[in-house]
Amino acid sequence: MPRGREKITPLMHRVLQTLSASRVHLTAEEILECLEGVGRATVYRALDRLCEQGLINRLSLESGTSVYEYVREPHMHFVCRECGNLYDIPAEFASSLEQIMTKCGHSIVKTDVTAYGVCKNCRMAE
Amino acid sequence: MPRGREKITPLMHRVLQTLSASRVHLTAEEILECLEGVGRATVYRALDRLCEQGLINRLSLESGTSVYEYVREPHMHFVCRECGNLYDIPAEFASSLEQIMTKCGHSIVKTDVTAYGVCKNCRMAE
DNA sequence: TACAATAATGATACAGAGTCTCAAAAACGA
DNA sequence: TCGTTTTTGAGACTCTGTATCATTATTGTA
Ligand SMILES: [Zn+2]
Ligand SMILES: [Zn+2]
Ligand SMILES: [Zn+2]
Ligand SMILES: [Zn+2]
Repeated sequence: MPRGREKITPLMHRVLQTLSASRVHLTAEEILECLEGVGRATVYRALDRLCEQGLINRLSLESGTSVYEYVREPHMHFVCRECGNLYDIPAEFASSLEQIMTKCGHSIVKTDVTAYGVCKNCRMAE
Repeated sequence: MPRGREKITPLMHRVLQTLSASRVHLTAEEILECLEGVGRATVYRALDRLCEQGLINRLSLESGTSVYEYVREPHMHFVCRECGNLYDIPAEFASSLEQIMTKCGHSIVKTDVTAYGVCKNCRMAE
């Protein structure tokens, strides 16, 4: 049960469309470029609220920047340090993670499983 | 088998000492404060190289900043969105993660399992 | 409809974290 | 020792993201 404001403003809707259509992970700046004439602050506001409502997912990468994705199936991520590609890995640890955290007394809102290394393509190419 | 420069400079050593002694997760700026008279660039350089050599671990948080820790046992992290505390959770997914990623053809260098939510203390206090 | 209150938006100044450049200092090697 | 390479520090700079605030759009109501 999300507790934030549930309303979806016109701009939130456009951002959601952009992410849902792109099928990849986009940075805030990339989304900004897609939405011509829209102010930077507005895009960041929309992204925050969509995250709060659980409609999109923010991923904080090693590089310092965040990328956003439309929420579909739960999955993990793999980031290649050679080419920078970000791969969706279809597996789920959420339930077992939640168990462990619950034992510690914490309540989980979001889990984030990311691995870093060298992807198949880059390894082949070397 | 790390491939970076293996040498440890005097400053890298001081940074390593600082992290090893503190037993908590420190930001680059906090480390900078501990090491009076040391240049900002030097600290960031040292942190990068220590990460490459696998002696310390960088954690990229939702907040946009990174924290560093001395590498001890593998563990997961839990970040409380209320109080900001970062908890070490003693459990390990590395081996099963590695299996899955390997099936996808990628080779893992580092895994990062972090959950966000509300910690025990904050939940009690409400 | 007309009007007041509230919410959303955009321009822009601002802040924080981290990087780049370059010259000085230190370490190294012959 | 003396020249070469590495490390370091100061500070300018970049890049994400935030805060402020006036303008515009929406909403609710008389
Ligand atoms: Zn790659
Ligand atoms: Zn994804
Ligand atoms: Zn807490
Ligand atoms: Zn830790």
